[in-house]
This record gives sequence, C-alpha cells and structure tokens, in this order.
Amino acid sequence: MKNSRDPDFPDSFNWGQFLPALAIDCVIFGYSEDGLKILILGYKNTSFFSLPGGFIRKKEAIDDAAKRILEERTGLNDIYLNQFYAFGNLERSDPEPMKMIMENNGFTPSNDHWLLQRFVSLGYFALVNYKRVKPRPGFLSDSCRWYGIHELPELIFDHAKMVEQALKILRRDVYSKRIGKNLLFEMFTMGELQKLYESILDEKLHRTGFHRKMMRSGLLKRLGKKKTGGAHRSPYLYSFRSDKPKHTIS
Amino acid sequence: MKNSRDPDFPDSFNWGQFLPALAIDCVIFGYSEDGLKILILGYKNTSFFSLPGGFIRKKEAIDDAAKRILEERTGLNDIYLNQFYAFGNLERSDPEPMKMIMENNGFTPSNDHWLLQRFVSLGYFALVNYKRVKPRPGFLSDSCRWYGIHELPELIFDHAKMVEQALKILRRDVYSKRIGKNLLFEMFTMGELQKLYESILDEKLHRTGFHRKMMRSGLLKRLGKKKTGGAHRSPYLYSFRSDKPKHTIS
DNA sequence: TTATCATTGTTTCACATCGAAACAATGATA
DNA sequence: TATCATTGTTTCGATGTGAAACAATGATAA
Repeated sequence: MKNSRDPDFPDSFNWGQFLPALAIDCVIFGYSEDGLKILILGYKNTSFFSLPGGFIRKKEAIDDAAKRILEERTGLNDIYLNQFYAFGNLERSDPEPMKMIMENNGFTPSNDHWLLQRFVSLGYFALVNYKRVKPRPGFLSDSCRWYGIHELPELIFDHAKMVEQALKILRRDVYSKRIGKNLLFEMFTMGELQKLYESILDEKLHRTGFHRKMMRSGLLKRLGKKKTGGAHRSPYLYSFRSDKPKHTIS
Repeated sequence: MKNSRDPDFPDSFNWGQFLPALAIDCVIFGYSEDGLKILILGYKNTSFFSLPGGFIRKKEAIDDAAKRILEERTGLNDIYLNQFYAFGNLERSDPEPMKMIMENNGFTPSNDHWLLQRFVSLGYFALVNYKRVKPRPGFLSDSCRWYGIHELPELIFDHAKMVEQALKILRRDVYSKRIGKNLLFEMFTMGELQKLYESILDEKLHRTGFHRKMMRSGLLKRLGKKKTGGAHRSPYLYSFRSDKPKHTIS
C-alpha cells in the first residue's frame, strides 16, 4: 500500500485509511548556534509553506500518528512529543492552497471532499537535536528545511498561530522540564545552556542567577571534566541527569 | 431540523450534519458548600454514566460547539470554556456502551459506524455557578446531576481520565486566573474563597498566607461592607475586579 | 455593664528565591 | 610575570511565603 511518504501518490491514493476531517500538524523545534529553528515544508510549483503535518490512520493512536509524522520528516524516533492544542475555527479553512497543492501532485479532490472544507488539526510540538535531523520532504512537499524562529515564511492555514501557541507553551514550561535534553548535545557548558534558554525566551538572562537556578533545579549533573578554550577560566561541562523524573518532558 | 437537545430523536437523525469521528466532552465544574462538583449524565435503562458531550457541526467552530453543549446542559451562556486536551488512544474505543445507549433510544448504528469505532474527543472544561445551573438531561441521557469530585460514578470510555486531566490543569492555573469568578457569588468573604481553593486543591491552606497572597494578586476588590455574623469580628466582603485582565480565565 | 470567646485582619520572624553586583579562580596570551 | 576575558562563588537587598504571634471586633454569657 502506498503511504504518505510517497512523494507522488496517484489519484487512487486511499484516503479511506485515515480518519476524515482530522489532521495533525507538528511544530518541530531545533537549535543551533544562531538560534531556535523550526522545520517547514515547501510545495512543488507553489509558494506555499506549511508545518509538517499528516493524517491519522483509523487504527492508530493520535500520539502514534504524531510520532510517525515526526519520524517521516526527521528520521528521528523516541522523541517526546507534546500535544498542545486543537485548532478548529471556521476561518482556518482555506481550500485554495490545498486544492493547488493536490492538483500539482495529480490528485483532484471533489469540491465536497473534507480536505477542502474546514477540518480540525491537532497541534504537537517536539524538541529535536538539530544536528541529527535529516530533513525529508514528503507527502506532496518538495522541500523540508529549517527556518529561524524570526525568519519564518508565510504559512498556510493557521499554521502561524500554531507556531505562536507552541512557543508560548514551550516558554511557559521551559524551567520545569528538561528542555535542553534533545536540543543540545550530551555535554554542554553553562554558557551554552544559557544561550539556548535565551533563544527560547527571546530575552537576555542574568548569568549568575541562571547558573544558580539551573544548579538548584537538580536536573543537571556536573561532569568533573573541563573544556579547553581561550584565555580564561575553563568552564565545567554539564549533562542532564537521566535518573531523575519519570517523564523527560511532561 | 431535530437537534441534539431532542431527547427522542428518530432513526433518521441526521448524523451527516456533524463532523465524523470527532466529539467534544465537557468537564463542568460547580461549587457548593460541600465541595467541588461535576455534572454527569446518566442513560436510560442502563447503568452508564458519562460527561456531557456532543458532536461538532460541519459549519461550527469547535469552541462554539463546546459552548452550545454547555448551554444545552446548564442553560448558561457566556461562560469561559477551556480546551484542555484531545483524547485519541485506541483503547478509548468502547462500542458496547455506545451501542446499548443508542439502541435504547431507537437508533441502531451499523457496525462500521464511526460511533462504534475509536473516535477522537476534545476535552473542554468550564467553571459555572452551581446555583444558577438548571441541569438538563438530553441527547440520549435521562439524568443530569452534580456529583462530588470524590463521589463520581464509574464513567464510560476514558471520561475518568478526562476529569483527572481537567482537574490537573485547573489546579495548575488556580492562582493565575480568576477561578472564583464563576464558582462563587458576586460577593464573598476571604474564608469562603479559601474554602473554594481548598476544595479545588484538595488540601488545607494556611489562612494568613492565603489572605496575603490573594490581596497582593490584585484580582480582588474589598467592598467596605461587612457581613453580619456570629460572636466574632465580622469579615469584609470581596469581589473580583472586573477591570483588570482581558481574559477572565486564560 | 463587663468578661469571654471565636473569627478575622495585620504584623512579625525565619527562610528561600532572585536580580544585581562584587569577588575569586583560572588559563591562555603578551 | 602581568594582563585579561570568562566562569564559578559569594554577598546584599528586595520580595514572597509558611508559621506564629498579635490586634480588632462583635455577639454571648456572667
């Protein structure tokens, strides 16, 4: 059976395998030296951009569907996914982009197909290691790449709102969860961790206060080792404790 | 056209008016002197109990659908509703109760009807004034009444999990939102407010600390008046400021 | 009229957190 | 050996909170 990773599925693509009128869209966060990024898809022969999304199989849990979509786009598995909101305004319906995307891929949905009506989308976000991701376009799109959080292209539907909402929740929970676990490498300096937090919160943090707070949180483990560097005291390396809470991010 | 408030709709009930495979379930919180309560439906000729729920019309925003369901069950409108989670595990499917409920109401869904498969449900919760609610059974159910938060009957599907999750989020946000606005009357004493918080959090709070915290939050307005009472100093009356934040609860 | 008592409002103390800043440590470079 | 940038630690003041003492008040009983 054809699946949604097949970039050019035929008209006979089996839409009946999915729950109708329901979708999942993922805000996939990654982090590199120059800031927080999000994975965005581009579509053939159009100027449309969207979040990576997909549909839910009839015998598939919604969390599993989100995991599948994440793996299809990044090659990563075993990443914690956070379901953050369901979007279902009437205004989110926007048949034109969907119609054009579909037609450019050889599928012409009938006018009453749910794809061209308002449907509900479940928002999930994930934190992944930027360096380990192999971006894979798929499911109609022909590009899949990172965009800085402040340099996003215009997105279809209400995907900009989805990004905004995901960011809001990420910021709300940033100090109570082990946010850096998937966004940084195994070992990092306190300065690197602070830069990550500054990118997420989009504000400067006070160095010594941040240091204390993170150390007191109990989430970090100091690895006696130090890092070779420049003309200054060399920093410690830290990692996240693996033994602490049940859920890494929850 | 028949609508879902019609208690005895015919076989010809028009399921096509709704989005398929998608539902809304509401955790409706009320508060009286003896604690926090939730509205629960009971079904004719069965021992099944459930949260008040319903389906989403094809041209209806999901938030509006939740409002409609709330009004159908309580007669109340203009209440803030909080969408808190989407439930879509495979295990939540439980065709037997649904089948029996439907058959007892003269509707026999075919075995492949989505009502008998796994469908996704969006959880909303609302805080309403217990005294103003006129519980109205409807949409298949023949009873609609309050149950204490610790005396809930066994609920169908994953509705117990929904209650648990709604409570978790209510507790998380209890100090940052004007929780009491809809749960208490216009005026109340600090002691009454504290009892409400103790019911929600299910723990004893320290009187003086609570007093200070609430006064410092800026959400309360002290009404110079006092209350006649017993052999002791009479308390002030308070109300929530109406001019402060944009969203009462958000 | 006065003493008593329960409840409410206010204040105080100890402790923890956090921003801000001072201070100490360190490791390469001049 | 002196200098300098960066990192780790400590200190100080402001604020929030638990705990408890203290003050105010209004009905009841003596």
